[in-house]
Amino acid sequence: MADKVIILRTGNSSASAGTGIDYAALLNPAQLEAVMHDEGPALVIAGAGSGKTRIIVYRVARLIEKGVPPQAILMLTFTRRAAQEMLGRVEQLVGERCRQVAGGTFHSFANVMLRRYGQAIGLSPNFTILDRGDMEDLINLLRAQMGLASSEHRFPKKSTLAEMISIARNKARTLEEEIALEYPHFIDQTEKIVRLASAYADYKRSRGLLDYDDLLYTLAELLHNNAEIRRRISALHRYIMVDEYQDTNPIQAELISLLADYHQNVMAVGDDGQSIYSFRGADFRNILEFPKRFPNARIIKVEENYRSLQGILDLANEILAGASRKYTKTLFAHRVGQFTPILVRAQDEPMQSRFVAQRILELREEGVELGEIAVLFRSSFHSFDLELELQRRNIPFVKRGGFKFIETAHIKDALAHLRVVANPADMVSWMRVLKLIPGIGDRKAHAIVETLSKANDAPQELKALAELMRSKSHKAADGLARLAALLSEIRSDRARPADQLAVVLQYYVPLMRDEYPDDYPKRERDLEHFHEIAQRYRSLEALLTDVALEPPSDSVGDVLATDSDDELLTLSTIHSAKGLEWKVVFIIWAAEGRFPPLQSIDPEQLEEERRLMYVAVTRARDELYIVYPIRMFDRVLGYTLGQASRFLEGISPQTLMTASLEEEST
DNA sequence: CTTGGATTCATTTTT
DNA sequence: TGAATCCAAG
Repeated sequence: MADKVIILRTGNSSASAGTGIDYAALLNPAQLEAVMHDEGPALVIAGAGSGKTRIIVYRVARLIEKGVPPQAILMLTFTRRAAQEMLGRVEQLVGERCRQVAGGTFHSFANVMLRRYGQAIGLSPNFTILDRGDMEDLINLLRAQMGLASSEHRFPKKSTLAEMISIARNKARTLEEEIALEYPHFIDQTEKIVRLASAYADYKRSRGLLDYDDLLYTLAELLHNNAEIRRRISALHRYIMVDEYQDTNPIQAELISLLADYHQNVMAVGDDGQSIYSFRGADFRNILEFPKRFPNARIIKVEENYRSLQGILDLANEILAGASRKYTKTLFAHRVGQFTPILVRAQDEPMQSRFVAQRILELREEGVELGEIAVLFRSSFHSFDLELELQRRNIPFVKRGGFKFIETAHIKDALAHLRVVANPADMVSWMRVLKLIPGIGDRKAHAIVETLSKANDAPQELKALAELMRSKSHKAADGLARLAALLSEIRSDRARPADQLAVVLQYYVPLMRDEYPDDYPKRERDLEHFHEIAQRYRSLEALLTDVALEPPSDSVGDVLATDSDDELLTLSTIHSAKGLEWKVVFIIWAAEGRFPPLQSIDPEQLEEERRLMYVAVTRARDELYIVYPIRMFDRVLGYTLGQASRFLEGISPQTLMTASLEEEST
């Protein structure tokens, strides 16, 4: 506590302005202690379903009641959806005042802060965010430029390169260490990879581009080097709450320290049993480090479970009991009622899908709404077969996690046109746009981008180039002229992004039909859907930022008649189901080789897989069905006999009933 | 130089 | 199964 911060308190701190919530009556003692915690650091260790959200919601409500201005509270959560859900519940308690609570993911918060204060370290407020695909494309481009061409024997491909570079930063390692540790087979390429990585870093810096990791690192750098800004941000957000703390990585932990530097008011909420993001650099040991970073931290443990019936918790406890690292928590249920989870063995995948679909229809007959049901799986492709089955039976669903439709080639193509308008220095998007024109390949596109980077009026320059080509009767001349016309039209257009996109689509859709003669109708629907999304935005920058940071996840397969979320079944990866709950949960593909996947071999990874199963199981409130097929298709081995996931082996029959499906004859 | 066909290859989870 | 890369024809 070096400097003192003078804080202007608005509102009356003694009178409770709200309706007067009777916290003691609504919360158990451990929860109450957490909610009533005032100043100073606190760590809340809360088991699954023990009311983590509840604690955060009530604490926010209480702080606001106490007179803390809502904008002084900062909620860092894992997804924006989680933040919105929490704020929705706070709103029910204290009304609309809570709308001004700051919050979001680390990345989106960093984005806002950097646009506001980044100039102090020479960052333009118009920086562009690179998503993973952009990162890979740029790396590829630089690799070609540097002559580290693909003829190189065993040089890693772009996705691997991106992975190495990103993970190294997320785990706060050097690239050399990362290669030696995780990619020993590329160790003799280390020097080239490092050179490429630094070229990548230089390129981003010179063009005002930030990838996901840069958002966090640059904010840390800003806070670290600039005490004045650090003080301002810290004074603005005097109460910080971090959800899912077990999944923060070292750089995020560092950010929290910096943000809390002047007031130390951090409440971290987490559960070491639910750490499932180590592949992103998270380490559950972070949670143990918390008291070291904040020496006077108060530690509060919450174990009582409000979500699930005891039968479901018994299974969760048994799964975790099999872990090599023992957890001290044992969940016990607050609710009364009995249900024993069922392990269902299906003959093959179609049967698994039929069982799930059929049971869902039965549940609906029993009065369970679709919105109260979820199907969870380890990897997003596991649900493909089920998606077809659901479509056949007209069961509407949303799919969370996995491939975003924003990442499909046609959406990225359309997007690239908008991006070159927003940021003419965006070389990757230029390449993409140019190569769509028939007659322009890698070489020509490069040459044009080179010329454009020296010009200050891109459409004008393109027009000139088109003229030049026409005189040589080059076949790309017409296409290039059309592009020039398009760009000058939407650039001058001060209209909303949706209108700009509409113009782009007029130009792009004919090109797309030629490129994808087989399935362009489906792609056109995607583009229309994207156009609808664009309607919500008033500025192009905001649209592009959200696309990178909060990509709309509705997948192509959605049966989207209505937009009302509550009548849709949820399909989700377990990772994306984090923090959510449903009345009835199905877990599919609970088979060896799928869950855990084949490639999780080392003990650390397997431990994480086990925690993942624990997370999946504890999403259920009332009913839980775990399904796996015994006939599995493997591309190498053909059909093989599948076994239930090892995490379900040896569970006593009282805890997990087993059943197998009979072939129905219809 | 561009493009299309042939061949190979590896195959999680996310901001 | 599909995407990435290689190769040869136009």
